[in-house]
Amino acid sequence: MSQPAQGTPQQDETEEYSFAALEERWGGYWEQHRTFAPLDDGSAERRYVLDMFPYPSGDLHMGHAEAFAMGDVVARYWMQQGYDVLHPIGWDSFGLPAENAAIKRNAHPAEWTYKNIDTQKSSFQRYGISADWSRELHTSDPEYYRWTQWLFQQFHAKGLAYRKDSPVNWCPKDQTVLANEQVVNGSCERCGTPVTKKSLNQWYFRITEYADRLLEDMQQLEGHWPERVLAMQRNWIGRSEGAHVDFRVEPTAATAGQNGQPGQDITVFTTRPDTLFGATFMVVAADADLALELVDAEHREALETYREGLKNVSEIERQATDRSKTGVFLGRHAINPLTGERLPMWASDYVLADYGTGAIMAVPAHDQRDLDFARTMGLDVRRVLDTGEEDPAVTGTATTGDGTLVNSGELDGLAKAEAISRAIEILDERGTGRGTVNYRLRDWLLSRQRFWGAPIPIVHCPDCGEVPVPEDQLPILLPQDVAGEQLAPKGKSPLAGIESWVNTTCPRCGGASRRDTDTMDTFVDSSWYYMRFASPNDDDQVFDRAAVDRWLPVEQYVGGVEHAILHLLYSRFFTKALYDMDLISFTEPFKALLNQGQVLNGGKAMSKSLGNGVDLGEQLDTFGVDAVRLTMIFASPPEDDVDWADVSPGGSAKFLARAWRLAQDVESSGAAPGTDPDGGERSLRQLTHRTVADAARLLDDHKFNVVVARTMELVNGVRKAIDGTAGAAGLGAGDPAVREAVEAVAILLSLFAPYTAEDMWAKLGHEPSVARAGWPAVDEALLVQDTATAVVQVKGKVRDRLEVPVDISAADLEQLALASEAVQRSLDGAEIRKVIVREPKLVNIVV
RNA sequence: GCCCCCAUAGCCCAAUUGGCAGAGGCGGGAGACUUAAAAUCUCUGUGUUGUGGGUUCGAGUCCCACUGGGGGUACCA
Repeated sequence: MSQPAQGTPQQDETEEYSFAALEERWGGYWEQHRTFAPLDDGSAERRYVLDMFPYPSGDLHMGHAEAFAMGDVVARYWMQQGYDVLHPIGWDSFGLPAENAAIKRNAHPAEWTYKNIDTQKSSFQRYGISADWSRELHTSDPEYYRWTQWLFQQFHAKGLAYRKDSPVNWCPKDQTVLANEQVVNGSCERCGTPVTKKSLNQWYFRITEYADRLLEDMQQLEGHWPERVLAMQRNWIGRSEGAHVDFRVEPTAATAGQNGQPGQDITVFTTRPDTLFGATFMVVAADADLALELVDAEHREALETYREGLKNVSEIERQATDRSKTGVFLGRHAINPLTGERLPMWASDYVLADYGTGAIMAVPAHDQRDLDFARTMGLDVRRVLDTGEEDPAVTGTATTGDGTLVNSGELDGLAKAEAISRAIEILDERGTGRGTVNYRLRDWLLSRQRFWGAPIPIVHCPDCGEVPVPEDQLPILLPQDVAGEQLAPKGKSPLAGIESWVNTTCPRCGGASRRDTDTMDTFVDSSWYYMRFASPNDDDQVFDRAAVDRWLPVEQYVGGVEHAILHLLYSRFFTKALYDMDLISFTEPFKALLNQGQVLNGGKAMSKSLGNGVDLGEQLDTFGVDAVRLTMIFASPPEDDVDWADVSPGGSAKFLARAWRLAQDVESSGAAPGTDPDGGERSLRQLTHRTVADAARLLDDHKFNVVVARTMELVNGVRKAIDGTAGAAGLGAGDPAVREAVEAVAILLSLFAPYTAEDMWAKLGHEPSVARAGWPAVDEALLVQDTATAVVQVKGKVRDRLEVPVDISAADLEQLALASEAVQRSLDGAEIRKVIVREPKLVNIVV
């Protein structure tokens, strides 16, 4: 890359290393010269690397510093390799903290948000991230959320966005509903408040329709995503094979004759149809409507009391597995379709309304929960599978293993797996059941009763019902003139209280209507931002298809593991849905994923309550950007946590100064850039080329910490080569091999320490930017060693070392080894049974 | 409870396919420079590779069990 010479900042030749001076000298340079904007002209292979975009929380912190240092290594490495790299950055700028801040300060959330972004952006720029700022986007900009709303309309048109009444997770503090994925250990993922259940009418995305594809397409990600993330998603989707079984419910006395109704069927899901003969009662979820429908008049009051009581039980209590079982009898019976037996029907909270069908057949002998319930309520326990263990009715421990079916009619004698398939066949033949696959995944609850998010672009018309706002009327803008208390959570969306905003006309009939007052979960915003980066300023469409086709999918995504089943699952769902709408041509958004570790202090996550936070700004002021970045990278492998108490940014700074002085030495030696390194000192050249070759392999494997170590080794080697050692005079800094080595150091360092690398590059007499210097060419001839050290072992113990030519034959090496005096001595005349030769490095003699 | 990951020097961590356990850093120790110190530089590394077993000529590396640590998930029928 040729930049005009006047673009090179001035420097003083006698200076000492000072990170502050370097940051001053090069700060703004890359931005001004658009060093990191992709060419997008087809002249080089395109690659898209992306860090999970940040929420503008106030300022950059240690966690950002770690994550973005990692992503930047990948981006800068690829740039050096000659790829046309797209490395954009933007802001996940909708969300609750802005709203809470606005309430506190009697302001509009936008004010706080965009002020934070200003601060944080300048911190990012100081941090030297190789981002293309011309593509910066904010999810809270109308230019962005217009297309979030547009996408919602597409989902709505396809039936993938819908409303339903359902018991939902409710955060009493944030006064809003939460998606299943946002409930962590029964508490709100955001604020930690115990979550309660509330029955509400809410918007959902039909992600369950994609459950099988979300599972199957993980094949594409195998080996490129961390295994544990894939495992977490697999668990979350929770595929389980089993059967639906229909049970006829006996009519009650009251309903028996009614309109000749034969009574209703209820269907249960079970993974154990083989135990059907062992079912002794039925349980329906107490909080499901089904319970109310089924209960007879005599037991209705008891059920209602029970349901009332459940409201006071928090999710945390409810989930405690050692909690004793409770429930009420419904006064009804169901008929076992295989045996004709009458089974009493109960309602309990240990059956979940929104898993399976919300009702189960209980087989207490072979399911611990059912057994606990049976023992509490005094219900029958019947063993139908002999596992050789003692009778569960006696021990109180259900047997769930394999064995032989008993007391099960024609299933008798079969093993578990055979019995399962046979039972499904029988149910099928009789039309009272069928094999099925059930998923744990629920639909994604996307509406939120909060202000600072994208309004759901729907109008509720008394005549036309639910009417989508037409495309040409998007975006539905958030009101501007609201602040403070108006935004306070009241259990319904703050937008509902702003009459001038709510009241509108129906786009279909023109009659008076009301807008939907909920806003979208911010995970909707982040489910497609990586696509928008391909054409962030396109005002006419959600994105430019051609640009998306050119750049996506993302080649390398970098971010924290905390999004394993939130953002990452949602984004995968969006990608598949958009693929089905023929908006994009790929089915997985992120080809590879790197989870960086956390930054800890003293073995614990930094937190205000522990008072162990480390202020990034202070670290940067004390040690400089480069030293902090280098420390993040060097401390441990990228996916491991970094404990700030264990690392030494001071050591990193020292190393950078050493490296930088090498460039200064070369500069003072007067050696001109562009000299042919061919005449240079060979062993230093070998070190340089070996280091560069290994670095590429290590970078491909994301072993960034090792690359830093190897760079340190090279720096040490160059220093020694220049100064010489006690025994030998040095080369001085003028040797072409020294220049070659120091240039390699500058390029390697450009991935981790951009300011130092840039300054070294300038000292070496090159035009900026070092970021575009190109990866050093490796001379294969310098990688091969002429001789190798062969280890000679006797019985696995090292007895001698031989310097041998690398291309020595096995036979020659064996002979040399056997001729060794040390070997003969340790053999001591023993009989040689076998000689293993791995030329040129090893001989093992077995006696 | 179930699933996954990890364990190498005082500490953070390296060690292509099984082949000499040590690259790099921190800390420690010794020394040089200094009146002294800081800074800088030089020198300095023997350890049950968590434990026990197995496979192999050979195991940090592969297999099994266990221990310790971390993470995920949990009335999911």
